[in-house]
Amino acid sequence: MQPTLNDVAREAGVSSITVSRYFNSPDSVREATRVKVEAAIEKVGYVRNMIAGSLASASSRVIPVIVPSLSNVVFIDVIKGLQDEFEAHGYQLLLGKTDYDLARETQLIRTFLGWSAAGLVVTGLRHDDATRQILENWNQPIVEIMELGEGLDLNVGMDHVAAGRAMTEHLLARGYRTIHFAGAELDRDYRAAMRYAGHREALAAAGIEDAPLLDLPVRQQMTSGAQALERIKATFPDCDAIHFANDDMACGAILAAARLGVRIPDDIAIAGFNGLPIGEHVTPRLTTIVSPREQIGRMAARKLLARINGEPVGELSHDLGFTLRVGGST
Amino acid sequence: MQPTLNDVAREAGVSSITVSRYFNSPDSVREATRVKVEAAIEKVGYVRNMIAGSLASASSRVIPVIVPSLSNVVFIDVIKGLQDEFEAHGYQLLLGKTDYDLARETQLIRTFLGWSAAGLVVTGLRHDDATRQILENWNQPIVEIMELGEGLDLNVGMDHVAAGRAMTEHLLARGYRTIHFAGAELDRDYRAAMRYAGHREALAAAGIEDAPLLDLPVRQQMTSGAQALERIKATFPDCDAIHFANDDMACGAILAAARLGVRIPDDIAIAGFNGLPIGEHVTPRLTTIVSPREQIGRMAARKLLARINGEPVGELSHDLGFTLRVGGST
DNA sequence: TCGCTTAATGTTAGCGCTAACATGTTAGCG
DNA sequence: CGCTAACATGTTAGCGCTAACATTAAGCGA
Repeated sequence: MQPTLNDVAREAGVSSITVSRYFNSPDSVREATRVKVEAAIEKVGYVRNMIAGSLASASSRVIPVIVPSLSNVVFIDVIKGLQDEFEAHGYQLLLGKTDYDLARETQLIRTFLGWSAAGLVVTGLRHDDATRQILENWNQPIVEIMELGEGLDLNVGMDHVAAGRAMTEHLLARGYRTIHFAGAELDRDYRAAMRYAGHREALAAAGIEDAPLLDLPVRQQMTSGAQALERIKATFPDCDAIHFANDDMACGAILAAARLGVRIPDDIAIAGFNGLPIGEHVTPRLTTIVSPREQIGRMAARKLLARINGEPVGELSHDLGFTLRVGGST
Repeated sequence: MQPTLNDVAREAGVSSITVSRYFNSPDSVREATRVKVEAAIEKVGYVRNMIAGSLASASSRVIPVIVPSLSNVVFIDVIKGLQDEFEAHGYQLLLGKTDYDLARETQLIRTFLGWSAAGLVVTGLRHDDATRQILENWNQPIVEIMELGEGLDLNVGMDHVAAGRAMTEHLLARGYRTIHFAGAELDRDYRAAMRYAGHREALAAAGIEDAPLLDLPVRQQMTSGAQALERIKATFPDCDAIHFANDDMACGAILAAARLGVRIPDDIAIAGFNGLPIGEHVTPRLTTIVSPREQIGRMAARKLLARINGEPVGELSHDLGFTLRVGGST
């Protein structure tokens, strides 16, 4: 049996609430008492029972994080940012994955609320009615991450429409005119679809109404990219640029180009999205939009913790922006 | 205030323990009762309080997973495997990261034990004395993952020495004789150091006593790989193969080779480790060892869950092996 | 030294659930 | 129809901690 607060208290010759205070508000115990308590903790080998504490205080230092996928580097970086901040402040990250299924999201949230979570991080602004209803009645802070807009509570992300527009404006400025957009399962990856919307806006603003889209079934992203290049080259010989939904696909295309004898950017320009390291290592270097992934995680965690601690959080919606990184591929 | 079991019980006209049984051993409540309880749950909008349940039963459906890093794809794949299995069985994954610091590991484990965890997944077989002592006195199942050997309890992984040996044997079989090993911070990444040990064994078996090592400080893995190639090419012109500690470095080198005018494998052969997708997209394709990352996670979870449920787990130590994937780079 | 304020510690009750035991209820049999 | 076994449900107590209030000790100026 693990020793309890009472065991420590007996050993230290104080009451259990004093030991509890030693942990929860150390400033409220006298130096002499602190020393006694510390010695007792050491002696009996006490480990805090977080479960009991959470039950009594009706709040646990647990923060569920709900992401759609773990196969995607994007979310890994976000989780890293979140984890770093949470760990530094004594909070635990509880990981949930929806596989892009909104019903699954509802189910996960239900379960997580049963953990008396101190807050919640959830991906995206699109939710079930059920989820929305649960969360609206929940009075702990929530951060919706990745994109921007009218949300449930706090919101940290970037503007995907603007990112898509920025890239296409860049391509137009370089003189490309027949620009295809290539993605993988855009109905699922609706943030990529938002970038495609921005892409269309930029084309329309330049008087180009036709915005051809190649939406492939996702298998392995780099493979899809290679396939997209091949298919577009074969079917649309006058296409002069491909705006990919992400760097994996774009790099897959660049690497395939060498094998296919396609010159980049002379025969066709390639653009990506995310700013992954690999983009800097392919030849030519990939033109991409650097998304602030880890930063989103970090900022989301900070805002959430601030709200939990009753500190000011500033703007409810926080735009972390993006950077266009121009390589040789466009 | 959230509704409790009592609210459901009152609504259904049964006692609270019956509702508890509805959740924990559904087979022990009558069909008619089940229907009443379900209706009541729906009506009051009940959400289980896992905290209270865990306190009362002295065990929570939480499994802490301790990894050294989240920057490394390897662990992401492992986490994915674990997460999938846990989620399917109603267990929650609590994520901890040590940054390769054994003292941090001890601290994390201490905290996690306070969660009355049902089990524990921890990376590697090397631990603090403090960690070892805590875990030896803990009577819940533990899985140590990634490598093989004499462990605390269960163990799922692969033989890194054998993997290093296998790759170098392949290189020797191809006729390469002056083979350098290149890694990044091998003291920290001691599993890579084990592969280097296997590499040395293979060389020694072939009568080659000299096993040159380039151990770079880690920055970005692909960059380190490129740098390693450049440095070895400049300093050791007779080196005919580089055995890299991982695929990121190896691919960094392959991609840099094109820029540096180094022909692979004619001027120099390149080998990696992990079997990441990118290795299949570079030209020439990377020769590498495919590590069973997601499988390790999956199997670790299965064994742990089996042990938790009192089912047979089979062998304590489970070797998931590896595959040599030969590409054009060697 | 006294009386007062503030700091430090203690007492009591209860968070929401489940283990363990107790009781009631049903089905099956002679 | 009564008896028993097996099943279904209920009662009680308590998991280990903390909130809220109660009490005691310490500090300090006059």
